Amino acid sequence: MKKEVFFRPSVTIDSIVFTVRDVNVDNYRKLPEKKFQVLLVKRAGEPYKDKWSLPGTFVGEKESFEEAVNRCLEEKANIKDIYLEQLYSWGNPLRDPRERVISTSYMGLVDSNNIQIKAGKNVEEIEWFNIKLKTIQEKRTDRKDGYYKTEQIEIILENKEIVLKSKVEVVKELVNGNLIIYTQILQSDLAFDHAKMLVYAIERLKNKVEYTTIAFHLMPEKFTLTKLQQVYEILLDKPLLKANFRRKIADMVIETEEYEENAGHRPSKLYQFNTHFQPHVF
Amino acid sequence: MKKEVFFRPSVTIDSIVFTVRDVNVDNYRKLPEKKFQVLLVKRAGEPYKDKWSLPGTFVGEKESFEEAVNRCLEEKANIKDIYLEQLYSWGNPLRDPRERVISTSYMGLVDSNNIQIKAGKNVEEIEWFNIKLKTIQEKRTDRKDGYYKTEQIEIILENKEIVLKSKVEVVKELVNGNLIIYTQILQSDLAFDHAKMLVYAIERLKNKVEYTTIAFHLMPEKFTLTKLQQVYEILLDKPLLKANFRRKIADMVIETEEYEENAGHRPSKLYQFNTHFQPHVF
DNA sequence: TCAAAAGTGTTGGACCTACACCCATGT
DNA sequence: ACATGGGTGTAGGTCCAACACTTTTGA
Repeated sequence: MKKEVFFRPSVTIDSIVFTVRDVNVDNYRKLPEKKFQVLLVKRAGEPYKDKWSLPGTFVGEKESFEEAVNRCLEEKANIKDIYLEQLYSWGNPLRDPRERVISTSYMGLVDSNNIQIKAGKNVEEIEWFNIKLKTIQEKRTDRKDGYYKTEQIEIILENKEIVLKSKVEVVKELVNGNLIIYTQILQSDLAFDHAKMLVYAIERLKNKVEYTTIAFHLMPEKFTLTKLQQVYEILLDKPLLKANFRRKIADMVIETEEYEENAGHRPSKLYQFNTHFQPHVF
Repeated sequence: MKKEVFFRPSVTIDSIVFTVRDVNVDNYRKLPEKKFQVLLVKRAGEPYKDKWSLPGTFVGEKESFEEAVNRCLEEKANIKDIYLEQLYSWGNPLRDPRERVISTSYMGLVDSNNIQIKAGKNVEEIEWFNIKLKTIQEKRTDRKDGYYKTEQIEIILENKEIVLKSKVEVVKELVNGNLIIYTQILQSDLAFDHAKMLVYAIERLKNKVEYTTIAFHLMPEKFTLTKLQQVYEILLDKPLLKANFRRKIADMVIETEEYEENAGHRPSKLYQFNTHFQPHVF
């Protein structure tokens, strides 16, 4: 580390904010349908002007990453005080068309229904988009003491008539005992390499739901067990049996004395997160 | 994103390379003792001249993070082609005494005994240090709908007569449903914030051993099940029962026709990693 | 009355824990 | 012969999936 002049890139953060929200209710008896959504902004400036992208910003000179993410979300979306977790730093030299920019992505989770987003600084529009992920191709080639595996994933993001499609290829390679993973964007309606970031974040979230208590960050303070189950179901992408689910999460929640009323059926007890439950963090 | 002049920090990578290595054998019958170790270099230049630190380097202008880590390890330590995984990016504005430097840390894992390290560029010395972690204090304060938890961790790194001690405090805070984690160095014999990076890496590795196949990256191509068990035991920091361990990892390995000989006891079969086993990745 | 969801109980099987025991080797 | 590790079997308990069933509400 001599007193040389080293290369200095620009540094940004990008935030991938997820939520699970109620959509239309067709029947006074039925529970509202839930959708897994991500927050996108329509870019007001170059590059990628008028493209939808993850909310991001340059990191200020005296600002930590966390401060930059919080500022970004407040300035651009009017969101404050949400759960945030650093995910990954993207350092590919060619990821920004202008010049080299490295970006650290953060995942944010917000409680379903009481947040009001508002387009802010450098933002033309801001919206929640429904997320659909599909594996459209999987190939595996075995080699001597290893393998080469590719998986093509299609991401469809929808908000009313707006449909954004992206296709990403994840390559996992085992070369003399060492696993190498890299991702490639085949096609994307999103700005920059945001399709990659999104796929990474979704995989991580889905994965962590299984062995941590991260899903509670998507819930309001008090919630019914059925709503919690719906959140798990939408993230794990499979139906769960009620009795079994309740036994599984029994230690993670505490019942309150309150009930949810005015549904067309038996009122359900409201629960809270049990802060004494010892969760995994990673 | 206007055409403004944005702040540009220097960017580095730091590598935390772990291994589990055999140390002295006292008895021709007994298996060698294993030690969990990390690779450190003694800095040749300022700042922190003559301090031990994690091997790191500035990221070149046309270089990805992975390329920088590989170059760093080859230049400084003569290590090539090892398993690497990005862990975390450290962006605290004050983490480098000279000027703002952000650093992305990578964890590296190498097979126990057939690697030969060699001090290289900007390195005075290079050594494997035994790792001992101890939780020396744990406090929890409950608050309305949340808590405040601190954990003090002592890290002792040893190589012959050299003993490096560090003390780190991890704070976990639950504030209106959102978990915030931050770490603070109370005292450290290591350069920069490397004590933090090390604690983070150790926790992540220990955690991943439980639900992924990451430990196999610490093994040679062919190994005995007892040696694999020893690696698990040292990382999980608890003894395991042989019969149960073997049933647990049965699907992850394939037996070969080879045997380990010349021990003072019954020869053990050599196994390989089963590349068809579907592991978790995160 | 009844559709919808709330909430609980049961049963068989899979898996995990702890322990016991026998086998093969080099000196 | 024997210390040492290699290797396997089993009994008991826990956990989990699948299913069945009862309860409570608002219109």
